[in-house]
Amino acid sequence: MKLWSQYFIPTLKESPADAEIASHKLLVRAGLVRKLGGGLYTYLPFGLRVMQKLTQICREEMERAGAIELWMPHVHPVELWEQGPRWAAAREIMFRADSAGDGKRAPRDPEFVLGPTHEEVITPLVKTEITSYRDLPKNFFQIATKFRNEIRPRYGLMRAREFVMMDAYSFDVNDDAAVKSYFAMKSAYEAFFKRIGVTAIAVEADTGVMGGSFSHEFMVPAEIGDDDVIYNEASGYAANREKATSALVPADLKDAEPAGAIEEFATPGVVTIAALEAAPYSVPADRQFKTLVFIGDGKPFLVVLRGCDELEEAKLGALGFTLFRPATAEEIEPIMGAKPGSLGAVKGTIKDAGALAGIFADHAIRLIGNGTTGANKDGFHLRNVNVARDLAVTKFGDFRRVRAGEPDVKSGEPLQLRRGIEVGHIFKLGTKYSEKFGAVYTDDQKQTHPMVMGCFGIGVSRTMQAVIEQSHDNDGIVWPWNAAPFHVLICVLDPQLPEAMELARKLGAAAEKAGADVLIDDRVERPGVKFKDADLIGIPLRLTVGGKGLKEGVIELKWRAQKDVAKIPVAEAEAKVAAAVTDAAAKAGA
RNA sequence: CGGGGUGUAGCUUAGCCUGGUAGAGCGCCUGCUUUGGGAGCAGGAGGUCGAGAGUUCGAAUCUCUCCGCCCCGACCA
Repeated sequence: MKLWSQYFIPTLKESPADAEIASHKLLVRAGLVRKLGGGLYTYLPFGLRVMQKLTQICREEMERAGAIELWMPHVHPVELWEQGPRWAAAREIMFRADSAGDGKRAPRDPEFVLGPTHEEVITPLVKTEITSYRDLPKNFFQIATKFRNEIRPRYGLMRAREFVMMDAYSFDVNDDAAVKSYFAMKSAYEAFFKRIGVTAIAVEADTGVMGGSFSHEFMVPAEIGDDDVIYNEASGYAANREKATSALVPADLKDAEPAGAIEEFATPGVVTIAALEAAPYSVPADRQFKTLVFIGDGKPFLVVLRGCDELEEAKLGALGFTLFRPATAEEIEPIMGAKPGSLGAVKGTIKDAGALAGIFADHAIRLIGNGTTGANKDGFHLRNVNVARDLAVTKFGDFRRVRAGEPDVKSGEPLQLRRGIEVGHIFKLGTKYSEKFGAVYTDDQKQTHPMVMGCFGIGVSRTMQAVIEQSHDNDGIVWPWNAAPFHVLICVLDPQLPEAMELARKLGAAAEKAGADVLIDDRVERPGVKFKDADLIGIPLRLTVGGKGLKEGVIELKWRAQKDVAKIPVAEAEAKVAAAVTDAAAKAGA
């Protein structure tokens, strides 16, 4: 039982100027966090309590799924990362942690970095400690701070430079066992989000810099989310837009016959899809080939799409380059023979075709059949370009960004799109890290194999904000029971009356006995202030004890999520409050 | 990294265009009144106007540089 007057909940009447979205404003207004700098936040006592609720539930669900808690350093020797498979790709978002020195000498090369995740730490640990199939499977997790120097921190805790994450790492003897571990964790995630009262949907996702074979993201639907989810309710298909595919190109599509010989035509000044769509050329975007030049691990390659399609850059990850980026105009001309805007992938027109690491075409260009593309000669395009006959395609693949309305692969029904906040991500990693770090085991046939890994993350601090984003109204936060910093708030309107405070303590004790965390608002403030603050901080169950009510012999009971107020005779109050607490906890699955 | 915006008291901000040395609301302190949905009155404390340089008799205001914060974009030819 805590007394508000002895505690610390600095609420604000007005929203901070630097907060844009509801959950960010409420985090600050309700006294959960304060900003130190961009993407850096202090968790005030009230916010910390929520974090502790979330981490404890998370811990319980992880342990129920068989994972074992440990704690790893946040400061990592840089050698570990240099040895790992993703240093080149990850270092840009990593903080270095060298000695500040004496201020007189130039800084040395970094010897330490701050951990953005812990594959590079856990894998070497497991390598040295586990060598037999008898000791597998194992799944280790921690709930700790992560450091990522985000290019652009946003929306309070939503994308922070320092944040709290549950990260787990599974080690199995083979692929089948790893898949089992993966789905055990998927179930644990679902249980966790359900318990804390958050709607989070598992969607298929891209593996990104983490690598690995397949993965799911857990998304909280919200307008302000960072990610687009493509889904179809009926078929159950759901995927991050980066990963999503559609049945736009029919499986039985036949390649179009050539429509005639290729013709070159002059297009002075035309360097965009839109310009070629306009008169006098009037080539619709879905009849144009768009040719993009990228540099992958130092070598150029081409991507060919329909003019009307967008490249989904994440899908280029399937090509196997460690690092890739768009080529600059200066790089493009010597390779292609023309400036951007007049590029094409027609056989024989590329100036230095031998320099290319490949020409990768999106399946959807087959829908064009015969179309128009750049001639690799400034100011000229080619028409009657036939996909099968004329394009020097190394490999077809799925590189375009799916749009809402396209047919679902599973059902053929139109796909829909909505925004989401990514609160968790699970990966089946495979042997990428175990091979690199030599995490192998010996089987019962005396054979050694690399362990098959999975890795799993929940952004706990981000989840706290997602809860608020999903559960608030105009007056403030509406905490789900299990995420709430306190379950019961007792507003004592006349704290100077000894009998009022005495009753409040009795009710508090009864609620605590029923399993609730209780906060008593004993501040010497006007009732209006207390009610406004009560709504703002969003404690699920509010009891009001006041001199007026005491004269009538009643207290009031009100749920934050509901409008109506129940008056309860003082004589029955303790029992009723205890019953309400028990009931709410049961409903919430506490 | 590029673009846009912004920086004035603990918080929210006016003033800046058109230079004359800073004002309000909230919060805080004192007193009186009030007491069931962010009270009223009276008095008070609190500001190197983000930092530095420049122009000027004089700069919160104009110019330049730097820094912080917020938003958009991340390159689609």
